[in-house]
Amino acid sequence: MNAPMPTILHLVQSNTLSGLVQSEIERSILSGELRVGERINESGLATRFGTSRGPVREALRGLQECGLVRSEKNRGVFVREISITEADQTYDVREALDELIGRRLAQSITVKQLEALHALLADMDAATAGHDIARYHALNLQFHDALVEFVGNARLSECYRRLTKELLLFRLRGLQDGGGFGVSNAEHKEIVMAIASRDPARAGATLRAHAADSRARMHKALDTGA
Amino acid sequence: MNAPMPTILHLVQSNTLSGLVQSEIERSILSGELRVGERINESGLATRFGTSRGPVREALRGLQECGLVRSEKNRGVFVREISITEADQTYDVREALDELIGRRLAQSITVKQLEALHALLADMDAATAGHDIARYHALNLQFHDALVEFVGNARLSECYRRLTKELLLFRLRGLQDGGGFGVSNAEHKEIVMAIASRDPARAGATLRAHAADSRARMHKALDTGA
DNA sequence: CCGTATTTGTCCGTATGTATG
DNA sequence: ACATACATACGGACAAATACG
Repeated sequence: MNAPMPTILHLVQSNTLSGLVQSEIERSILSGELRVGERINESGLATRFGTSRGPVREALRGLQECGLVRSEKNRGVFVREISITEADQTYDVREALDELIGRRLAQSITVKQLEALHALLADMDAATAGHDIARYHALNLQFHDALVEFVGNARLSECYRRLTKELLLFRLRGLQDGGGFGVSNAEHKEIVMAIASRDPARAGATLRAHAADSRARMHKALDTGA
Repeated sequence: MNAPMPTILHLVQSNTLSGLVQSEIERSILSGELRVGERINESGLATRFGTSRGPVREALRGLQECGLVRSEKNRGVFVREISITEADQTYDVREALDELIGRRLAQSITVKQLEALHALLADMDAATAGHDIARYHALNLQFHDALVEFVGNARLSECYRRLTKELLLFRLRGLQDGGGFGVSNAEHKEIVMAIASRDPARAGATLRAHAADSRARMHKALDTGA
């Protein structure tokens, strides 16, 4: 389990030092290593990475624009804490984008892409059977990432990933997982079927419904758990 | 009437030096002062702003994440040039978000907000009558910015503004304005009416159609102009 | 309330890589 | 192809602001 891990979402463009630092800090945040609300120490990270503070500062500025950290003048940068209201708003946007994703995929999906999706479904089934919740979680992210990627719209991917990261950050805040574990796996199959039917309206509605259900699960978990 | 000035979209978070520098560079880009594709000279900007290169570098990193510039290792950062394909993809997302905006506004719009929109419509009429294309352009941005702001969804506003900036950048590339000048003013009135009717489906469809028309105007301008 | 320590904000110097004659 | 000039990438140091005792 040393592994480079299911490095959740690594697409931080560059081979420059500050780019690498940004990837690493992002990973630290999304993995929960840096707790939400916690202040981030520039010097600490710099020494930890063996660099000077310059690249760290640039990386943090990037993450700020990315929405993963917030910054207070002369006080430092903090891991951003997403409120329930903000998560709700994020879901609002995500539903709209998910519908778009579904509509587009129904028009453009290839057999090869469908095979990839089916493979992911099988993996998720296996994870569910084995009660490997961590793996299911990673696969769930991969599944939705694949969907948006298959659309072939870079702008859409960018927006969607940003929202995904924010929701991931929100889940770290509390203890509940809006994923719903095995529950959402059935929905995933419906999604793939709807896309395979090549009916844009149906695929769009199915994906939107999945996002809505995910939101509902979040609320339910909040009511019961918190 | 006196107007808050042409400062197109200033919401660049901070009072820190690098924040100010970022705002200024962004303004320079969006105003066309820095031409698309042009390489940005760090030292040049630093001396121009009377700062060192540190804040400039941080600002550029922020603008990179923001999508306004791209960076090549050991070569520098360049003002990003949006291709027609990318603009098209951006419109795809924008249409989806515009529909969301319309649906939400139909549910939540207040009389005070409607008054503000009507005031903007009047201003745009005046600009059209006076053939003040620059002012119409600014008001057009204000109008759509007001719409998304009235939804009260920060995440949505953020995504939408990002797309708007990209499309603005695209228009700077060529010479055509996808705004359509007076043509789109009639559509703006339809939008406000649809929202005032408090029918989510109608408002959503109207706003989506407006975005689609804007995209169509862009293509038409490209076919004839370029 | 004041002094000290830590951290951030900024600046400058050096090395490395790229473009040009 | 080589050498020169220039810009970026990074590291280190100083000053200001904040937090703590």
